[in-house]
Amino acid sequence: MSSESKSMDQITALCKRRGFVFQSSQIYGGINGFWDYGPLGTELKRNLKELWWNDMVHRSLAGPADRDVEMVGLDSTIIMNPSVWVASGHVGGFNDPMIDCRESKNRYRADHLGFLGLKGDTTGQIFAYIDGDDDSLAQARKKLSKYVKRELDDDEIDTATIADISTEELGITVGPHAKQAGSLTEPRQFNLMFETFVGAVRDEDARAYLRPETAQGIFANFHNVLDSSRVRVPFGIAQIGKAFRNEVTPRNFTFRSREFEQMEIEFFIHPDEAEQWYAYWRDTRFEWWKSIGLEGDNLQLREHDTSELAHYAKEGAGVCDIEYRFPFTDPGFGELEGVAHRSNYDLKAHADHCGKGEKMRYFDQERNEHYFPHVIEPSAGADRGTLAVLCEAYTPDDSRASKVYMKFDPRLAPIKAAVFPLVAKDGMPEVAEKLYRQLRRHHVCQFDHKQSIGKRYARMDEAGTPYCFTVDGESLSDHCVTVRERDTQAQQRMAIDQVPSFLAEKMGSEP
RNA sequence: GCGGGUGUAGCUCAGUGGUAGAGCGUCACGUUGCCAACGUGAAUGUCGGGCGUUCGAAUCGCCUCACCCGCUCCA
Repeated sequence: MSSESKSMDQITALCKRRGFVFQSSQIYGGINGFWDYGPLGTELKRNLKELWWNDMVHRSLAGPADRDVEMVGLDSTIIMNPSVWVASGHVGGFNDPMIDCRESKNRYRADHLGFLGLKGDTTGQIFAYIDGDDDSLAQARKKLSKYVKRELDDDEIDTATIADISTEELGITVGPHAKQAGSLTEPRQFNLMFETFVGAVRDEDARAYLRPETAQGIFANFHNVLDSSRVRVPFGIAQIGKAFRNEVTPRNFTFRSREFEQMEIEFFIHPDEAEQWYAYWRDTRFEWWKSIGLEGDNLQLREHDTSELAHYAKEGAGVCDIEYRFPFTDPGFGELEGVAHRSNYDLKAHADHCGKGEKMRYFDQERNEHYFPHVIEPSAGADRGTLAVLCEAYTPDDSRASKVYMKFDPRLAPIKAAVFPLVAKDGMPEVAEKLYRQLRRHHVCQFDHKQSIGKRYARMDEAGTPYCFTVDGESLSDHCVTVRERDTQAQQRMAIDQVPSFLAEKMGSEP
């Protein structure tokens, strides 16, 4: 089904009603950019992350040239030595306060603005100009002269920088491209990193950051892993963990959240093999998303143009996004995962900043060569993946009681099976509960004997439970139950003792 | 950040200055023999929040928060 016929409002409502996703701190009015997972959503997201971990780290992946892909895991901290973020380029380059002009819609770096005013006058207008731009300065002087209605000598004019300008003064300031006073906003920090302070004393030395990506924890631990795990290039380090970005505009449900979870791999390679491994990971990751049920037109692979490449990937083998057509992006797409050749930018940056330099190079025994390995980075969003799965699974169906069902891949389904007595009497509950207890040892299951059978099926449809087993009056004598399949609503009778192996097979696991 | 819209029960919504409502869902009991059946009953509200106007505010004003849409932004 195309996403046009699915409404995000309806999906959001179901997420709340059935306990997939709640707004964070909802009883206090919520908080912009933060979302919680309820009981079903938690299971769903865990299943997604576990599939990723199993498929990428635990199970053997056949790499290029029929070599098994070597992969190990890592769990690094959210708060790291702030130097990490200096080295990575996250501090510094993106830390400049910006001022917007509401009138002219221009945006200025605050430290690039100069301010002119009549000496001694604290109530008149102030005129801003762009520092170093003579035209802009001349214009500001002209505007000031016009305002005081006479020509001014240099020593009658006060000049100031943003540091000297108070909020009140900004309120009477005319922007460089504006006519009216008061159109400039307060200087705003555009650094997307969350800050915190480590230790009880809140001084500048204690400043630290919540990581904006899990990747740097991997780079910072590259040598630890190398020295402790007998891995050799090419190999990968995988990590799942929270990351934090102070997004300017959180939007679209959980899609752009300020706190989110990443599933990242940094795959370390010799530079000569970059193209081969880039292509490998691009295709492997694309196929993985397909394998969990995002097949069809709603999933696409998009190679980036060179113009949109990040600073660390300008001259690499390539960057691509794996994108999903969400109802709120339709007909466009939203990014689920980026696969990037990050060159050796990060390893080199950390080697430089920690002071060890060339000594941090990797020694390749086979090639008898010292070098900084390049990386291919498949970086996926766990929350975005979960959201895509929710959107894809959402299937309106007027013919059934619930009017909608969640068509999850059985491996992702929060509840794998439900067991019902057809009627809560005549020994049926006892038989059903016994089966339930047996299935529960290996699968997340539910037992429900309340209300009508139709209502119970309907509830399981909305939870996306793929199979329901119903014990009826005959079950006591023929030792069979009816299995009801979520997607087709088809029913089939089978022996009770066949149920565990049936379910195990459907879940793709050993019984 | 800018502009527009919305906010009342778990969900969908009615309620334009005078007692806080409906449908669905939830729960209990009875009934029920395969798809939200039926009957009876029950619980559930900071009317997003604060301040104000008023004898009286879900309703009017101001501020604020959240969500949605369009711009902007997204290393």
